Amino acid sequence: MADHKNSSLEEKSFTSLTDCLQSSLVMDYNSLEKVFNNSSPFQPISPSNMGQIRNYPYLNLNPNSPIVSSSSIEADPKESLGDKSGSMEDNEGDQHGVGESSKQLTKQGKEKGEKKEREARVAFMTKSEIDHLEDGYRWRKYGQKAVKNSSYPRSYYRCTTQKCNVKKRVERSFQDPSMVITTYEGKHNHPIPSTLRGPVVSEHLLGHRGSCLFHRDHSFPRQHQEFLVMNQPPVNYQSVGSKSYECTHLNNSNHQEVVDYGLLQDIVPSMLLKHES
DNA sequence: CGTTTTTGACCGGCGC
DNA sequence: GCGCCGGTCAAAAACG
Repeated sequence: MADHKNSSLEEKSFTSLTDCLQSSLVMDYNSLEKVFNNSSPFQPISPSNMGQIRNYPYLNLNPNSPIVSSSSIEADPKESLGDKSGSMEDNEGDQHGVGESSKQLTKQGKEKGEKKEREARVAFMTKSEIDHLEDGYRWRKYGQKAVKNSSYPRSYYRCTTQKCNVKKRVERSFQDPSMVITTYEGKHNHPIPSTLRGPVVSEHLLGHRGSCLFHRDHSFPRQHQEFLVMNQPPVNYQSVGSKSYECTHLNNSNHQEVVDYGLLQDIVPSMLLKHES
């Protein structure tokens, strides 16, 4: 099905989710890496990290591209990028009481010397004119800061669902303003809200079978490597069982792996990581 | 009127 | 210790 749409590998700009659905995007991996090297201590996503992306089935349908992940928990041991990746923000991942006098809590909340456990983070870039893309979850903006060396601000969002600590950062690449860098931190402890604003779960998204394909090099040669996210209609969220997934294997090369569905809950379309050179 | 956004202040970590 | 910086808070404003 890689051909049910213009398989011409060219960049496209999306202004809406719908627009993305029927498209695919190819991006030069080096460009991405460069951007991330300059702005965030991230590194390319690893197969295991991919699991987190799967928490955002809607995003998988989105346009985008290459996925990059922080060097936290499950990232590969390749710290060449962010020396400070470990110290960056181990912020209050435990955002428990946002309501109370958190100012003092921030201090006492944690034991002395106890490093806050950093939530798993996943970042990726999206070519879009819209900063905050709909991903199926509800977010409330709680801050915005100017980004150093960039004329674009970074916005901070928090999942509005109670007791869900997932946070999200959205910023625009200063190198390529058409690219939006989104970073998720943490895992949702709840299903995707059924009441979404906007036609996110529109009819054309449901009732289809399909898969999202992520082309990537398994070993991160990251050279002249291109990422391709094929957007295909997802499976019917309603009827998806825990195993009724279906992987669509495209032409294969070296590596082709089906990511585990550990974090998929049961609402994510199947997808497959594959390598393409 | 409840919810979300805006925005300056504040906090903690880090480097010098 | 001080200043910078990324991240968060929270009151006020805006929104629907």
